[in-house]
Amino acid sequence: MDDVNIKKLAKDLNLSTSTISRAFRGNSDISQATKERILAKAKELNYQPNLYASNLREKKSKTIAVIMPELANNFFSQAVKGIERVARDNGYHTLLYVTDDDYQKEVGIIDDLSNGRVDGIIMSASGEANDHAYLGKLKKKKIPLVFFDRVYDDVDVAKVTTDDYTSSFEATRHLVEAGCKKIAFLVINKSLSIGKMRMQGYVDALKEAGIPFQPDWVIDCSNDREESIDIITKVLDTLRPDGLFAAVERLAMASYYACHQLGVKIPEQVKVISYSSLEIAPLLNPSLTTITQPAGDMGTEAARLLFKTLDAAEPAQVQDHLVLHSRIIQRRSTEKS
Amino acid sequence: MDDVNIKKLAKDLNLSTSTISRAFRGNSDISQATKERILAKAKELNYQPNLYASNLREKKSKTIAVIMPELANNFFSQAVKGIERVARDNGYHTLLYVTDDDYQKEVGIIDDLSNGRVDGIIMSASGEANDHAYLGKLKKKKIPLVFFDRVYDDVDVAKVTTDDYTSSFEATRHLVEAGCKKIAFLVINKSLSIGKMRMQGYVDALKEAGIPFQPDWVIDCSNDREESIDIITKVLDTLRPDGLFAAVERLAMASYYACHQLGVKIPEQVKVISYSSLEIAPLLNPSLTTITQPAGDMGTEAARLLFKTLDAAEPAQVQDHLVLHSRIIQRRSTEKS
DNA sequence: TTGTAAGCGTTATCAC
DNA sequence: GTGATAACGCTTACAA
Repeated sequence: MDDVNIKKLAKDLNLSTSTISRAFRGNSDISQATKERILAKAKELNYQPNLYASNLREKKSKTIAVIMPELANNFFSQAVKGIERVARDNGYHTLLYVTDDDYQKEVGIIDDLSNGRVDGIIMSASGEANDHAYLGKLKKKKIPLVFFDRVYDDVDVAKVTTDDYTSSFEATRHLVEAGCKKIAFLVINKSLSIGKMRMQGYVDALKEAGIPFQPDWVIDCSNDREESIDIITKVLDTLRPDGLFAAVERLAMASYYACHQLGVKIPEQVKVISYSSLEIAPLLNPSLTTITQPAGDMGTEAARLLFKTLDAAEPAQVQDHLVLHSRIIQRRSTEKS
Repeated sequence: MDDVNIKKLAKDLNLSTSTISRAFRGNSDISQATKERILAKAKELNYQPNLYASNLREKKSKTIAVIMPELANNFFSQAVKGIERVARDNGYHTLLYVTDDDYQKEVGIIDDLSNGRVDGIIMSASGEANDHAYLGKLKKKKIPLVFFDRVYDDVDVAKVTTDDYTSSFEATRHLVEAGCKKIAFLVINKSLSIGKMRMQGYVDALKEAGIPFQPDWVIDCSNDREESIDIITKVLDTLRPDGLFAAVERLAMASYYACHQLGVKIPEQVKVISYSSLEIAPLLNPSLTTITQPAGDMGTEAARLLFKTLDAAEPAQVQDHLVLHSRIIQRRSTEKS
């Protein structure tokens, strides 16, 4: 027998389809005896209620989507892992999408998701500079959205971020205290909210330290590793900084490569600090001082916020903005010489 | 207006639902004019065909599942990223599940998926030592499965792995050539096919070098980092190896920690080689010699195999076994002293 | 080219 | 406690 459905089961047991159905949902009245009979037969025939029929009836998919700019990266993969676990604990399934930081992909994915495929979405945004009107569609369809780490400030939904300004301020201060006077700020896209917040922390900490801020010490790097290495190499050559503050992990890696190649000694000649979720930062050469975001926790919190909305009887969009703290973990790369 | 469906659209346009439906699928006959009228109105009303109704009719979900033991790990996250991209390129959606290496979770997930939720599954197995009969359910429901990296040898489905035996043989030989005579093999679960293959390569390479194989030089470590560090510390203390061969990345990390703590110098006192997908292996202290699996490629190939099956008119289960090559990348951690 | 109507496999509402 | 029946929103013969 190929397709076992509720009808076949009903016929085999001389019962009605409604009774069968009842055996599978918790609530309804049904005698223990028949229920067991049904469940036994179901097991025998390998019957499982058709998911899409149920979804159609119930207008629920028990599925959420996670949209991330990147995955081959500790921060995002830890976060996704956390989200998936919470989702599963809540009986939900998790669809995964990776945008590769491409705004068009993000728009396409959201479009694909607004047909009811998912009950809710957790997203780390890719297209801050662009128009966000397309998200209105989700609101219309009452699909809740939770932003994760990279947010659109102009969109009013729940958000989970870290205290980028504060941690950046403290990281800069940490470099100053380690003796740095010429600190370059390495960033990939300073117009993103995250870049902006982190840069502001840097700027204000310099001010506090009485070091004049110079715009050309904000170094626009690239998503491409080789390109970033080139840029940083040039910076080391010309600006001769004594401190590098990498706004994202991959720029710390690029900095290490550039320094290794040039024979510039960390931390003797230049100190390095970076946002990073690398577990093995302590094992780098030299061990890297990091500002570590609680990636997994951010993920689980984002999922919790989403399920709070989904579970609410009155699905008023939750608009909490949760800010978790990042920790600076001091290691050799910023050691005072 | 809240719910726009095909009926409302039909009424608004004075057309039948079938005509509307036709406007949305490529094939059917429909005049260009009405099609455009429909599409325009659909856009205006923000209509999108209900996914679950279509799936129910067509008995297709255009969704695949990816089941991995872990995600916060470069190897798997790169692979998942590759899979997701190929899936999306093929118009498919990707459900993600993380088992945390828990066999029971794996069984539960497969169970959840055999109701037609997905058209196919890519899985890296978690429970080799256990019974695999539960996978029969998938076969019955004609849901194709592709194994990725960690396979069950007794299950006949398509597989993508790397040449574990060969690369392990070469890695061991590499240590021997670097002067090692007392090589410990660090493994998490030597009964897994991967552990077995890698161990066999180690054993045979020792034999080739005329070094007698001793079972107690195969060190069973743990998934828990601290525990592994303890175990390796003890090994360094008692067995005093001059070479460590880590069968998985996290054991290389644990080895580094253990050596750092004991003050054992790499590579002078002990050389280390490991399977690893860490991008920053070159930046470790000292840079780590790795056997690197083509994680992304493995993912995309697994996805291709799956879609080859899904696209086949006659859905005969493809049973190809694809073996990709790993590369040994030599760095400081195995340098000859 | 378009409309009619049956059905995909469930579940909810009523009866009994 | 159980059964008949009408949806859910869509697709597809078949008819017009």
